[in-house]
Formats: sequence, C-alpha cells, structure tokens
Amino acid sequence: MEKNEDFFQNVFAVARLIPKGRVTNYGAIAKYLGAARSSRMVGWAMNAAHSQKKKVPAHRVVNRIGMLTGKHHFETPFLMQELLEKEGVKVENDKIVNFKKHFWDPMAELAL
DNA sequence: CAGGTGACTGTTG
DNA sequence: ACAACAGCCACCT
Repeated sequence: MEKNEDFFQNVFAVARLIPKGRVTNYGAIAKYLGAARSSRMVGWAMNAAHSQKKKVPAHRVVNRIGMLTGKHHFETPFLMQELLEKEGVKVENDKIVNFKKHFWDPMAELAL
C-alpha cells in the first residue's frame, strides 16, 4: 500500500542527505534502497520531488556519467547547473567536471 | 488490457 | 575509445 510512496520518500530522504558540493547517480540510490535494477524508478521519483513539500536537491542527482540529464525537468534547464556551480561543482557541456571526485556514495557514507 | 515512454545501467559490437 | 542493443520496472495513453 504505502510501499510505493515509501520508496519515493526514501529516495527523497537520501537525496537530502547528499552533502553540499557532492553528487550521486540514480543507480547508487537505487542500490541503497535495494532496487538496483530500478534506477529508472529513482528518476521517476525525482520527478515527484518537485511536488514534495520539502525541497529535494535533485540537482545533486545525475546519471552515471555525471551528465545533467534531468535538467529539463527543473523549473529552468539552467537552474540545475547554476545550483551545482554555486555549490562548488563545476559543470561543462551539461556534464560534471571531475564527477568521480564529487561522487557521493550512500552505500559507503550511510551504510555501516 | 496492451503498447509505449523514461531524470538509467551494463554488456556487446 | 565510442556506438548501439537489451534489460529493467513504474506510470501514462
């Protein structure tokens, strides 16, 4: 019943836990939630993040290559890059520079 | 009810 | 190294 909503809330919770200046990918969140094969669902959940009462740093969530694939879903396509750059994350050609360096893994930071 | 889509990822050519 | 194909699951038409 509330399972689905719980999954969404779970994704939002992890997204809010992402430290400033850090980014992660959908697969990492999905895996942390036990749905490693549902990386797409994480993106779908982010789509609902806009509707959430609490703000969700969806701009800190990108695909595995660090590309701002979801920027089109923000209020404005440049908002995502603006926020990332403001947090110290350099973005070029819709891709995060040194993505590996800014990568934040919930499994490594939250688990254990 | 069936088909198509998508803020993805991993494997193969 | 890059390009293309397939697997995956929830939501929409």
